[in-house]
Amino acid sequence: MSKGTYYLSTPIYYPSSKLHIGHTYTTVAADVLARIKRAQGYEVMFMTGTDEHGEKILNVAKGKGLEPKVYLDQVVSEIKDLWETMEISYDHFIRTTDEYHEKAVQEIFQRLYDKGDIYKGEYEGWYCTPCESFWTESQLKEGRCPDCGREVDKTKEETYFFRLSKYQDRLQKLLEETDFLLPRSRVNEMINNFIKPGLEDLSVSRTSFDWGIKVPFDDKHVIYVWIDALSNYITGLGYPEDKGGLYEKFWPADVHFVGKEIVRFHTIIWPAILMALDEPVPKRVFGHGWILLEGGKISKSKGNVVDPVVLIERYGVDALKYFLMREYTFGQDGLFTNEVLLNRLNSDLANDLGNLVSRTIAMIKKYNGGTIEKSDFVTSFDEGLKHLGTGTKEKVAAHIDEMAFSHGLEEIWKFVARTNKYIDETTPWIVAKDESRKAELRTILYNLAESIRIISGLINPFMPHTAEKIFKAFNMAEELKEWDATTTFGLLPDQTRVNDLEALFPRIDVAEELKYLNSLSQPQEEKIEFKEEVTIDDFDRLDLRVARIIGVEKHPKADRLLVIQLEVGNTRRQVVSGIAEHFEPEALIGRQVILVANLKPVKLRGIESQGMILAASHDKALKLLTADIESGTPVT
RNA sequence: CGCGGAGUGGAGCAGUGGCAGCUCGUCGGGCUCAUAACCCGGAGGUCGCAGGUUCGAAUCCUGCCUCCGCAACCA
Repeated sequence: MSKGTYYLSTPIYYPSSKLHIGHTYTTVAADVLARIKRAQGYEVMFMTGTDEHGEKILNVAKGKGLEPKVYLDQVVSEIKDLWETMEISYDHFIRTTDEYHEKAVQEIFQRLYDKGDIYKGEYEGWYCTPCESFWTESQLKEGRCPDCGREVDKTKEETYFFRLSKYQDRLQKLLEETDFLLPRSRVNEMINNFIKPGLEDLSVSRTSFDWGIKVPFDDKHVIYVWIDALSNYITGLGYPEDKGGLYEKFWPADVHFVGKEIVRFHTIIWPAILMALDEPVPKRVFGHGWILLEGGKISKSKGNVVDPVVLIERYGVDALKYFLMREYTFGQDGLFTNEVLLNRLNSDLANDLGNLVSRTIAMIKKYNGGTIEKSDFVTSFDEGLKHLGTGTKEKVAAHIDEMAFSHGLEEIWKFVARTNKYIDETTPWIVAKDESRKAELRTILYNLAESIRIISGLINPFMPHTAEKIFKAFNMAEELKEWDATTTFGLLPDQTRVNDLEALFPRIDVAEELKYLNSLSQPQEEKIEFKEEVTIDDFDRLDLRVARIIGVEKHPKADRLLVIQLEVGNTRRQVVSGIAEHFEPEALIGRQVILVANLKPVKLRGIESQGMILAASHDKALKLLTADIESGTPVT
């Protein structure tokens, strides 16, 4: 009895580096939703995949000395392994290098071209040679370079454009008048930043690299990421070839999950492409927040403690999933620290849930020979317990429909706490001492077992692995495991045998564990990959000189730049350097640094830079290379 | 005046017009079935600041302060 269909997706990830906890976050959320929708009787299509074209992939592969496809196959298989470990129940994994996708993208491009929504044009603009800057017509100031005020030259590059501007009004309506984009707070950002200033037609092809899908009628060009990647959501359903099949069934998508950094592409470019194709737009795009590490957003150099694989190895898949879904408000940013993680796991999983299951099973064995028995006795606490338990499913479902995963789990944990409390209220250890209260004892133990059965059904979409362990411990028949079975109290049959169960979530010694985790993140060294070999002649082309800093001021138009005056022997140089975050201007005066003296001068935010100062940086630290010797001395 | 987000008890957060809430921590008590866990109670907040709207504001409006992210930029 299908309630209809439900199509949801994660973004397709760009495999230029390892996946981190942020990717895991999106994917776990999508998985939870998929599982709940399936449990509710929907026919679900859950899609994820990888975005495999573009210059960066090409470079990364080259850097490793691999053909792009070889590199990609390797990374994709790692990603699939991770999803398998995490029991991510995707229905389809799309790769943009899949043949059917490439063909479909070409077909889409062709259709848009035939329709006139893609046209060949020139990336036309104005080039200021001294500034090495490219300006559009509208950026010019009185026909001159807005930075230096000099003459500019007209320049062109051939490209194909998509008529994004044509859909401006429809997009604005879509964003402002519907719940297409959630959370609502992100709508302003889109309207103010992109719609209001006016949409410009979008360049959708490139001639500067060739790792991509060729424009079908012009093989000098490859199709750029917009059309290639975004269209995965429909090509994965067989569009346009097999429009009558999965596409007909599942499109438009019920929700695309995306991180906030790619909201723009999904709520402006993607719907416009669909409008141009005369296809419906997705029902909803949800832009979730980021998990931030102490001191900023996720970065590779922060160490591998936030490598999901490490966390899974130590605490288990379900613990990680629970943490991600419980700790953070899905629409907003949240802070990750090891301590937050460990405390959450201990208090909710080990203390509340794990211990509840463990003490219940222990009592059933100790007081009733390992068997659950029904009895007619009713304690005065039963009603409250049953009422809360059987009402929880609806509350959870309502929160999940709002993508409030955290609140959903919170509801379940209210019932976990209620069940723990029931033990204190009914004091089975006292009742057990009195042979005449046998019926009462049976009722208490039965109700505890039954409450745990309901809990296991409710956590199943979030933590399938843990749910399964509990199912087994209570020898539950299939129909007792179902989502809908959580609204009925009293389904466990009389005389059910209970099996031993090892601790679901062993309590973690936080202090010890923190020490361990911190030790992991310290010596984390990335494998050094050296650049291509050069000859002594190549090196000789650089003119490195010792230079003395004689004046420093902040760049008036850029936060991170300093304008530095140097004395090189008896000449003077001005260099603009991106070190403003590391030094106070006064502190630099008098220092002797190494200057690349024959670097072609460029303008940076309007100020000429005649060279480059050498520095080494690691994480947040940055040190200048210095030499305590006469200024002007060549470095060899 | 580039754009956006945030500021709520010691910490982390929820809460968009109606008695200020959750988790952790802390203090006190209970219990001993259990993974030193569970249960009860207490302390702790001028909800960034100032003004306004309203019978009523953490919530709406205006201004300001602080922090963060994006963009720009990093030769």
